[in-house]
Amino acid sequence: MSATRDRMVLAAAGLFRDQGYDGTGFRDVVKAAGTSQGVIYHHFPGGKSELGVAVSLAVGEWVAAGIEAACAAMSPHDAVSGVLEIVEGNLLRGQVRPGCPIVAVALASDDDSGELRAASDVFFTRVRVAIAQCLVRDGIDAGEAEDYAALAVSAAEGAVILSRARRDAEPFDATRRALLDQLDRLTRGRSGVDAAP
Amino acid sequence: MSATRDRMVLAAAGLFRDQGYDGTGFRDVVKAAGTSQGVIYHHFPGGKSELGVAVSLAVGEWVAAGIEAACAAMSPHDAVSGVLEIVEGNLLRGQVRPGCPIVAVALASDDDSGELRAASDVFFTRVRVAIAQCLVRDGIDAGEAEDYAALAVSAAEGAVILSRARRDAEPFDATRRALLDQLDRLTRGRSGVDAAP
DNA sequence: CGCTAACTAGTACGATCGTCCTAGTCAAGG
DNA sequence: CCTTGACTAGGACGATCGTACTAGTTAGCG
Repeated sequence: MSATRDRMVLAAAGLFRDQGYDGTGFRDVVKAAGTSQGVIYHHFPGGKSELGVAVSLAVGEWVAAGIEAACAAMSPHDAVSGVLEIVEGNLLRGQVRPGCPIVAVALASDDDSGELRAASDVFFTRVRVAIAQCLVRDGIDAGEAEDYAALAVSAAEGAVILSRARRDAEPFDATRRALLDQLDRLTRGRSGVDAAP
Repeated sequence: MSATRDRMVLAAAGLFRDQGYDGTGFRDVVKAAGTSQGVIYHHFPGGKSELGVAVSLAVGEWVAAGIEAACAAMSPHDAVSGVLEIVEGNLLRGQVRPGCPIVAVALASDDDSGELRAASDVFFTRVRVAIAQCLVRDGIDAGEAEDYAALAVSAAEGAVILSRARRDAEPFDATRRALLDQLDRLTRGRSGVDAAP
């Protein structure tokens, strides 16, 4: 694809994360990307919605691939812990208003066709599947693994919001501890009769 | 307080939940509340920000009081389960675009002073404390109780977003099962058995 | 070299945003 | 009765929104 288009998607992802989808105008995007307004209809004939979908798919592809790689390469605990540490690193990086661009797309107010919600759902589902497969591979019951994966994704996204509200990583920290604690309990009780007292 | 002001806050809460803070204009609020634009500066001299804070405080007071009552009156499992069922009931009530008005306030894009984030943080913290106290009263270690409370609030808010993206309660359902499963494990392991690594 | 197609730059338009102002309404006290 | 203060109704302002259009520039191929 065009390098200009890629710059726009990347810039939009950062702006969506900081200001939300509704709070970000096309003019902000073209300014941040260093282009001009005319490129919009060349690269995104569908307008702002198409940009939102492109952001969701591009960021989702990037993040989900990383999570899938982590889940495939290491134990569930290390994978979940590692991913959460990266997320927390972004929170602490001095970002004034941390957030998730895909959540921003999911919460867009002018999504009449539902394409923005659908695009963000693809990401959420993909991450859930990756985590669940990692747990199943480790010997955890499939149903419990899928429920835990949903919990992990929900909790991570929610914890980012709580930490943003407080301007502090403490809510994310507490959530991460509980999430890993739950994971350890699941791992210990895997394959039927290995349960701790 | 004025009944007109209360109507405005209530209407704004519903609009924030459905369309977000940025996606809701003052004109939408006055139309939904059945008033006119002039009331704004009488009731909310601080403008839209003050309305957002009022929504967060009013809804937060209402919801948090209910959660506190549930946590004080029943077992942790019943309290958490009951609250999550009410939330899920709202999801299934045919609401086209369910969400949380307090999350909407927390994600406002024009919150330069931080008052909107602060107001939403009050709610999140209050609910976390209520849940944690309920668990401690049931004999669970204080640190684990606080972490679980953070997990529960984060997961509930995140799960609402995931379900909204999918237009289906399945993500919320899965998250709720994992959350209650974790709670049961905590309850079962209380008074002594610690799972620290 | 010259032509063509792809891409970029900048501006213009109607709608809507938050904000603000000035009449109009109504109940209570002198 | 009339005045006064709290409140309501509705319109007007500049700014910005998403969208759309027309020039100007660049690259590739006969």
